[in-house]
Amino acid sequence: MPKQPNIYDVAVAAKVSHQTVSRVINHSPSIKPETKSRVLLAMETLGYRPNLAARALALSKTNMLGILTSDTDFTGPASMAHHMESAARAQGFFVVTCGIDPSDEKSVKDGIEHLMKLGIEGLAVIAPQLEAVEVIRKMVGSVPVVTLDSMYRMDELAVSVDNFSGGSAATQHLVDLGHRNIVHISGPKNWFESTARAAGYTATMLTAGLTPRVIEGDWELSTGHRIGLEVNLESKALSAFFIANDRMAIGFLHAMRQRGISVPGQVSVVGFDDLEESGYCWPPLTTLRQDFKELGNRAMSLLLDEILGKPGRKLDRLIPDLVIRDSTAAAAESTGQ
Amino acid sequence: MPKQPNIYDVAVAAKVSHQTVSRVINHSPSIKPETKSRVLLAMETLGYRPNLAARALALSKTNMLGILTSDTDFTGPASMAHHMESAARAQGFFVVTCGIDPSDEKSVKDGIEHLMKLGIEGLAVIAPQLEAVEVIRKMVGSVPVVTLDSMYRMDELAVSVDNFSGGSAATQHLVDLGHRNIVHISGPKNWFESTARAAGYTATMLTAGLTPRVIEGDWELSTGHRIGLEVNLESKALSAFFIANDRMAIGFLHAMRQRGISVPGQVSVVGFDDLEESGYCWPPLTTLRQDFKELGNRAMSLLLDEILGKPGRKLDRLIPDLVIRDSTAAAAESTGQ
DNA sequence: AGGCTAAATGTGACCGCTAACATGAACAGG
DNA sequence: CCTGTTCATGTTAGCGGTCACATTTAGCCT
Repeated sequence: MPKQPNIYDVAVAAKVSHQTVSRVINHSPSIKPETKSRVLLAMETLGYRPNLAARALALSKTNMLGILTSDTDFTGPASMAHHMESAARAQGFFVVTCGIDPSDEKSVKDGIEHLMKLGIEGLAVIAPQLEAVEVIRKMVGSVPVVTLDSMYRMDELAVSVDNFSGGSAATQHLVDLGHRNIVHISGPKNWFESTARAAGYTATMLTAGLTPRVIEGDWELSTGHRIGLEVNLESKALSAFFIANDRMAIGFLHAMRQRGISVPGQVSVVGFDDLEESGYCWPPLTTLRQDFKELGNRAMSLLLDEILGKPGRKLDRLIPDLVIRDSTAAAAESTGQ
Repeated sequence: MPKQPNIYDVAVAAKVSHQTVSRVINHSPSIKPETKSRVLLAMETLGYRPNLAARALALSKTNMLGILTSDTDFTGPASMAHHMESAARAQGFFVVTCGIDPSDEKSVKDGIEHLMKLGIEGLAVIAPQLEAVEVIRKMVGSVPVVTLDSMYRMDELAVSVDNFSGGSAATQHLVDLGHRNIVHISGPKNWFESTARAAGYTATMLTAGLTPRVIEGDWELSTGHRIGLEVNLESKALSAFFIANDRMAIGFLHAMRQRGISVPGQVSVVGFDDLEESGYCWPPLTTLRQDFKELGNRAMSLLLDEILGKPGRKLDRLIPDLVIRDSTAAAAESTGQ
């Protein structure tokens, strides 16, 4: 295969110096239109493509961004990553993704090391566990890092969903419907989203003079299902569940159907995320919508502003919307209908 | 910020020449252990990190791979991309993803151009539309391309699910249960997966002496739902649907519930994909499982073999598994129960 | 026409790394 | 003790761009 042409080849073909070619590439203003078109023609005929490695070397600027994403196929992270990539590309940046297992410190470190070798100029982290974030911030040196829906600190770039207010809204909705015994099925304790949602739940329960009760889950569909099968619904007029994500909620609803318990007749259920499926399950799930696209876009915008030295805010917070569907209804008086 | 150290800095610190440092980096055999550890120490204390742009320039080898993925947040593509990335990283390659809208030729071209500028050494395409693939193969020159579950040709790298046999198995399952009027709700015509599944369906229907009938869908949940609401179930003892993906099937099941039509009592439904939710919808969906992880791994393995010059096969095909759940049952005699 | 300024283009060095070749030290055999 | 090998290391050039600066050309005024 014949080697790729470089600026010198183009220069010869266009009868100009290599620097002139470089000027054309970089849209330098002081170049005669006539020369410019001659160079452009030469580039076209030779099939010239600038070598980004060479440019990166000369400028010490790689135009690369990294996305560190947790090791799952959940739609949330995938969607955020996807939209971040689009936003970055629009600004001429390349996005290198790197999947990690956030519970394994070695995996996290290897992932970062991998990205740092590349010379990334910014990093987005979609790994919403408390531990991982600290490790990451230490390793990247002066590379800006934006976290998505994760650690929440005033001094760092972060876009997050206001999980506290989401948890609170979910709970308040159930309280408003007259429910008294509301149980929260949470995510794992070491996820920031999880603790914030639980905190919103707890605060709202206490404010309403109710007793919070939390069952720890792990985001998994199968776990929601299992808890749904096991939970004791006889003892004390248990009438509502706020479940920390839709996947567990979908599993939970399935368990209710299997047990012949009517939702929302006997039990009301609120989820969190608003997956597409949530509107089509049985019954359609009341939930809190997270706008992953918006989250991804804002995160990338924060990161790019930081890289390009624009001032701007460092924190951004999205409020999830309560989407009321059929899985919640007013509580029956004292005992179930 | 102090500039990143380079090999010369390390060389000075270790009192060797820069080339010796380079040799240590590249694990050259002829280096005295004593010298090597001295260099290693110097690198450690200076916090040296090799500059990949410089290496790429010197070697004309970027170690970059591209993934072109269609513009959706479906779990299939996300999962495949994710597993391809892991496999590539294990071999020291970097993966740059690029989301495109495969129905928009400009978007496809821009995406490829973006990746080609980087100097990718291989490309994986997860954009299962007929048109896109041809455009892509033309643009990449001699860069190897692997397609996932897409165009299927004997002369190119490709991993695909045997959609024909999947469509056939789904249909045969319904035929075996005694259904006579089986309708297929397909994906869009310009997707290869779509036409292959439909072909499997049609062939099996004809073999069984039945009349195929296809309604064209578009993969969307909402479309499955809409078709489910609109479809005429009275006229001719319509008793079974083979739906080209689980998302549409989930929407369809929802419509059946809303219309009070019992599944599988009156109508049997088979999907395709085996999403996690499919096992937890109502009723749990009979479907064909696609192993996205395996698909991603095999695709990357094919691509890397090609890049690294190993011989090996060029085509790989996975057979989807029929997963029988509760949404299918034997047909009632003549008219519905 | 001469002289001055601005616009357009050319020249050389350098970014950090590796390949190819050159050199030096250590050691063997005669 | 000298030469021929081998091993370990050093030296130089070049990958394909960009920058800083040098040079040429063009435009304008007097």
